[in-house]
Amino acid sequence: MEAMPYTRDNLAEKLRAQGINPTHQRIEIAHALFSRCEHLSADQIMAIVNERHSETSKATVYNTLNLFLEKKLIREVLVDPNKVFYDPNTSAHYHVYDVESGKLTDIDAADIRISGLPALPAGMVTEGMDIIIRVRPADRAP
Amino acid sequence: MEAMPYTRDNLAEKLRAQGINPTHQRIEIAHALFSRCEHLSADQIMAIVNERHSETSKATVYNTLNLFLEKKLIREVLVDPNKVFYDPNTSAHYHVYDVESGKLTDIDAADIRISGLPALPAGMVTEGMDIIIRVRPADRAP
DNA sequence: ATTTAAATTAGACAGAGTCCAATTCTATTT
DNA sequence: AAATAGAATTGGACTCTGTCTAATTTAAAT
Repeated sequence: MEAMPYTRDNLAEKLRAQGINPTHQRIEIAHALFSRCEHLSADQIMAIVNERHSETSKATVYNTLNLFLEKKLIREVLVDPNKVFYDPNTSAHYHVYDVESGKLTDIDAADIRISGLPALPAGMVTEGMDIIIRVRPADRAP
Repeated sequence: MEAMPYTRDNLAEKLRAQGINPTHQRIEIAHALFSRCEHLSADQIMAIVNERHSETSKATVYNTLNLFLEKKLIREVLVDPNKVFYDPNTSAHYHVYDVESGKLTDIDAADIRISGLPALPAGMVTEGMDIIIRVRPADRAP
């Protein structure tokens, strides 16, 4: 895979490749996520996109994130019961979550081996697997 | 470990063992979870506890669930962005989540081996690990 | 230019969960 | 048994995340 800078033009292309009409707002939202390559919540994304002056509504932020999810451009990460994080990294990977600071980091799935998983129920297929390792600073009382 | 029926008396003892004052409401909430041994959401628990006539308030349900969590009597399961499930099974285990039906089932962790995990950042300790395998019926379009 | 469909919007709404001040319960002391 | 003190419970207001709707704007296609 080639390293490609996330210019707005490249992002428009990326959206078109998934059959998404690359509107102004969608490109800005994609840019917020992909250029940072971080895990962001919906309200963080909205704040970034509207930094200068308000241009994108809450409804559009949610519409767009859900659209990106459907088209598998991004992933949802559920680590905090209060809010969903959106993850622009769709390659196979897992997460380490610092429960003290809320910091979320990726672990590449490439060298992880899991054995002993039971067979799936008949007629079921795997859609994905999430692994979250919850950690905390050793000196802090649990 | 001995199989012990979840009578209200046994549950009161179980709560006391964790330093929890076993009030009426707490015992009923514990009973809802442990006797069923299912994954329930807060509103399901509230409905069960108040089946006959309302006796336990929403505030108490949440207070109690958070208390049980702190004392590690139960676990939180985050599979659905809309609601938290509470899991009375605290032995090591993971989850299979049917994204079509919402059904959540346990996998015993005993025979699962995971290798290749990176070392934790210095000064960090693991608090827990969640594994969620998302599945769907093979015949349904993704 | 006109038409049509798609996208965006503000703001009302819904549901999960928290907070708070007032009340009730429970345990302990007398 | 009565008095007291601390803990637990309560209703209801509140916050926050996310959805819905009807109206408007934008963009694309003829």
